[in-house]
Amino acid sequence: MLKMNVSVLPARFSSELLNWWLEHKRDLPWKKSTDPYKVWVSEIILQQTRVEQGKKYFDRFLTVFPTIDILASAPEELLLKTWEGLGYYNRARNMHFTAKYLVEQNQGAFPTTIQELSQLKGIGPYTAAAIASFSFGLPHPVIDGNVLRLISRVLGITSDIQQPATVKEIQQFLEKAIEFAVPEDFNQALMDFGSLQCTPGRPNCQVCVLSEYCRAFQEEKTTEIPVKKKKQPLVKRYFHFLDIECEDGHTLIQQRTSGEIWPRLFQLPLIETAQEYILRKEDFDGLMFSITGQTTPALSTYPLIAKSSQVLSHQKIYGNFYKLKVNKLNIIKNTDLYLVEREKVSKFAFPKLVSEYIRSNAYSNGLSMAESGE
DNA sequence: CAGGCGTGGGA
DNA sequence: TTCCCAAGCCT
Repeated sequence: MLKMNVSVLPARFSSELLNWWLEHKRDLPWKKSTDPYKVWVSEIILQQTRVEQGKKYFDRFLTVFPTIDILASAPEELLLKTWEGLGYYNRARNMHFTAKYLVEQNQGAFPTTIQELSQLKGIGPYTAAAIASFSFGLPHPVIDGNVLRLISRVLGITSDIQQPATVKEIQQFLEKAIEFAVPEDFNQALMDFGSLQCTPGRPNCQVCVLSEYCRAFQEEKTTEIPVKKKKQPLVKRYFHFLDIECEDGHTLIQQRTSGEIWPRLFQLPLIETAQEYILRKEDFDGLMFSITGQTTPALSTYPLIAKSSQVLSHQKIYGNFYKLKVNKLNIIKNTDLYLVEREKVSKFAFPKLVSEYIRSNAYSNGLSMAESGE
């Protein structure tokens, strides 16, 4: 097969892309408004998140926090509860910080240049370009995973797309191309094309309007581009959660620290072990709370009532849940532990691993794994 | 700046 | 099962 030395011009790329988009553009909930608050909310939610999952959270978020003022004055607890299950929880905390900052410093208004937008916490190059174009019509190209894949294929870029120099090369091409179109249309077209046509797995290049100009297609490198470094194997961690049922209807929950997975989310009191291991009596010594008048189980045995696991982006968590029934519960030091009514536990935000357990029969009825059929 | 940060879906 | 990766950002 004759290999052509193709090189698509920015103007031609822009023209073909927009023609395709007029017939294929997606109709998504957050496209109905150019209000920077709503654009911001949608873009933060959609960071590393699939469109289908993001839709639910977008509606929920705007129902609970319809304006930036309401968001700014909301308790963090409510924000995290609204975010529960979406992951990457620092996104929510950064939004809270930025909402408070803008309300206090700028009457709740967003700045209107990409430079100022980029300085806000939680807003990086992608989100700044998205708000600048979708809300203010400014010609800044968005560069996300879709766009990196699309452009690296079109230009036949074989260097690692995670390298800043590679991103810069792609950005320079896009900054020329966006000049030939309406910026917000160009950006939306880029992402729609990347998501619908120039897919990661096996793109259908037979129907692609860019294939004539696409270097990866012409050189039969579609499956090799984009080039990306393989990720490290997951670190395994073993978490032991204590489900403490006190006779007076209280239980203990614990707030996680920042700078770790699930920052500031809640969990059942946790003991972590370095290896796979079943907790014994000695393992409870030195805890920051005391369990007195323990009835069942006997002190020598602590029954494992449920097991589960969850894969995170860099770790695999093995969760073991232990049921302890006690007469009385005291917190003996001022710690990250909270004594709460068992029925109000669901008001707090938990990682999926824990919230699943709390919704299960093991938590509500004390049924063991065998009894609950898991 | 390389590594850390969730969850869900598809191949 | 295992792997990839999805509208990224922070440190």
